[in-house]
Amino acid sequence: MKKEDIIISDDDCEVTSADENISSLIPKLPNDEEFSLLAGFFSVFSDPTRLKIISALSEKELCVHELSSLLDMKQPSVSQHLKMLWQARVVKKRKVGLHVFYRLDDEHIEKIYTWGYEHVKE
Amino acid sequence: MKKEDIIISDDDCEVTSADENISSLIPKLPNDEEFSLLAGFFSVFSDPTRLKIISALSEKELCVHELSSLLDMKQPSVSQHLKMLWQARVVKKRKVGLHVFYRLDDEHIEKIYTWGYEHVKE
DNA sequence: TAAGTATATTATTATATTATAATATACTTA
DNA sequence: TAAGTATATTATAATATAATAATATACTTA
Repeated sequence: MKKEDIIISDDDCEVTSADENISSLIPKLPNDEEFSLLAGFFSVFSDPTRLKIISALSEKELCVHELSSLLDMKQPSVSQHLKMLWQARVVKKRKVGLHVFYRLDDEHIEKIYTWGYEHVKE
Repeated sequence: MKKEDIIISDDDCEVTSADENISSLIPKLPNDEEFSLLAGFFSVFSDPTRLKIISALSEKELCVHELSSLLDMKQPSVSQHLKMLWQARVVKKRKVGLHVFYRLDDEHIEKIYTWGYEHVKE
């Protein structure tokens, strides 16, 4: 046991090596690929424009044109964000004539959004 | 009512203007500053390294040195991520001698993480 | 008080993300 | 089939983010 691995003990921790302490942890964690996938999923929530889309869609189904108008952004930008949201299965879409209407994929999405919002508002 | 605002009707939607349809929505949405804050909060979850930290801390409290060892990353990188996590109130910290131990801030954090994980695993 | 250790900060470089403009596609209808 | 409209894609420039190296800080103890 190397000297630099010693951890000062306190009420909760015994003197042990850092390597020993974390080695038991490693098998409990997801693998690197899963962390990357999950990071990609949350990155969809990490942009104000996409959150505004999510927030709006939590109220009602909307088409690209309406979202573009609501966000006051060019349509290609909105489509790009919607593509990300759709690929991450955050939104579903359906075509009606020339229009594509988007809505939230499931109630988990709204809960993640809402809890994040509550956390930030505290 | 401008011609380009007409929406083709279907089972769920009446013919109306896009502006009319979204104007009722606007007062229900958070303001731009709140969306930016929320985006900042979720951006903390949008990196595999930070998710691994969150995942590990959901199992047990760990110090910087242990996290650095677990992640196989330089200590300054880990500190930088921990700073982000702490500023977003995702983790709490406490000092014990020379060590700073980190743990998740509250159970909301773990739920947001877990729901994201479940969504991605589907 | 000087040396050692754990953690934090800063500067730099490489990479990723965003908004826009230009263009393409798909569909509708005259 | 040609024109018009809604949406999608691509290229580009500006900005943001991440990992590392170098350095600084805070604390402990000899």
